Amino acid sequence: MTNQDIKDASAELWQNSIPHISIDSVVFGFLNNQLNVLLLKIKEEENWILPGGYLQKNEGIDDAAKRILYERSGADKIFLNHFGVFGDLNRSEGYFKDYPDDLWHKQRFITIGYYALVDQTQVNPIPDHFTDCCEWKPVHPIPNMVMDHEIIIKKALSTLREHISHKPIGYNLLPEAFTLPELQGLYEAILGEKLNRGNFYRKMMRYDILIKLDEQRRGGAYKAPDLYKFDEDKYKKALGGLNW
Amino acid sequence: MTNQDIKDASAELWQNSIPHISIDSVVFGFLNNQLNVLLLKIKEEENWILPGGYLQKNEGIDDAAKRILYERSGADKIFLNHFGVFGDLNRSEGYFKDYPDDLWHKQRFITIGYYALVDQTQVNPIPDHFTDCCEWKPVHPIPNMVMDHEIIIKKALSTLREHISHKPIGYNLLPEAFTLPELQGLYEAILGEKLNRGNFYRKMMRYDILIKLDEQRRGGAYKAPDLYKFDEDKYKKALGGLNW
DNA sequence: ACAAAAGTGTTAGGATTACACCCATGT
DNA sequence: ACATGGGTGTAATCCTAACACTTTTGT
Repeated sequence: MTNQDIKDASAELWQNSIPHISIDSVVFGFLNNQLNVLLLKIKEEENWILPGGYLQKNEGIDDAAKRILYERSGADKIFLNHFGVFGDLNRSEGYFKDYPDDLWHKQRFITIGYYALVDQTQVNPIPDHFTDCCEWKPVHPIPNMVMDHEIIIKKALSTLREHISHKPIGYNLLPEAFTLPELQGLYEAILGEKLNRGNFYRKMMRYDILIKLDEQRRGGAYKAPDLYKFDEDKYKKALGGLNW
Repeated sequence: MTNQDIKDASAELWQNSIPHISIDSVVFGFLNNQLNVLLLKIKEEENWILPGGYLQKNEGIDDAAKRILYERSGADKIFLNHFGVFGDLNRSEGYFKDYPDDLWHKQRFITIGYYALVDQTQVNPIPDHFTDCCEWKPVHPIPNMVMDHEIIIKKALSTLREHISHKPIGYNLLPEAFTLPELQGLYEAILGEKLNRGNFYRKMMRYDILIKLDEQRRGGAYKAPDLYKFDEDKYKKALGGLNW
């Protein structure tokens, strides 16, 4: 990334985006029984940063959040929910300090936080030419983050935990077909505690949002677990007001 | 409000405030066993509007919400919580359409929603020279509102209901001293349903946040009810992460 | 054979709900 | 006296947690 690159980007952003507002997403994925977050690393910067972007002049904020995530991950079937706004003074100070004052990135930003749940197996992180890398990192422990991004992740996680305890979850976080032990592992990863298998089984059955498929997951050791998918209609109904 | 007035205000706002961002507050008050919202009416406009304002360049968003509310109501001991962001396109279109395009108010705004709980007996609504009147209106039914302000109120109320069901409430909404039937009336007004008196009594005692005073509320018919105040420390602890 | 998966039974505890009773007390 | 407020008792219900037992089934 050259000095000129960033100045070009700045000019384009002033042209098309709404100033002072940014959108940052905490994107949760789930793989190998572990809860992960999608993080970026800016070139020449040692700390991690949340994937984010700006609101275009002709765009609603939910749409912007979706677009940004799509650009970054290729995922378009996304559960996205707003969970907070972060607008303290000086939250973005210090970065770009060597650049001219009219640089887009040097503005004061109020950032709108979304958390997203995606099927990690379907997502290919896409770095752009400002970012060194774009990676799934485990949620525990949270790596060193830029600015207030660690606080943002924590708030996102606590919001997610609240949702999970009285709404179903899993759609968009799991592949189309999944097993009950996998779903339980997801709950355990989010809540950070072991759950009782029998009780979990009954809880899911009571939700009445699962459809058992005719196949099993072959190839593992021991007994092949049954595969399920979500009943979209019932799932949506159970979700109530939340987006998805 | 003359044409010149609004142009002057516009110039001053461009100078001191961050563009495109507004803050709207849904201010709940409680009086005569009824839940009310503080609403404004703009001159020459027939629908009601939420009290709101703009974020100054040197100000955090929570601070701005507090300042705006203080300017409008004189209240400074306020329970304030963020509950959402409203950033659809065209949400503020149509107003000020006869004014020049560089008018502050004609921008596209993303509004940050706060809900507030105040002691209505301590608040004197303060209209400014843009507003005809500033009044407490009952929450049911919500009067005709400008733009998406009805949606904002509904979201605020549902957030408040969620909070009330697992956090204590009442401080900032009731006078310093209050009776249990008054507190119960507040809960009933927010939740929109009658509660059982005996169970409510025990629930409050279990919270362990009330201090019984030595006086009673005199002057009513029949038996004088006991007066209570909140135990600030225990109340704060029970609130957990919420502001107040 | 083994270990995981599936399905079910049971029990204890906690919280909530609904009623009901008794006493106290201003007007 | 009377209607409200204060305080308590209790039974029914629901949900959750904890544990245990059985059966099924790929490797």
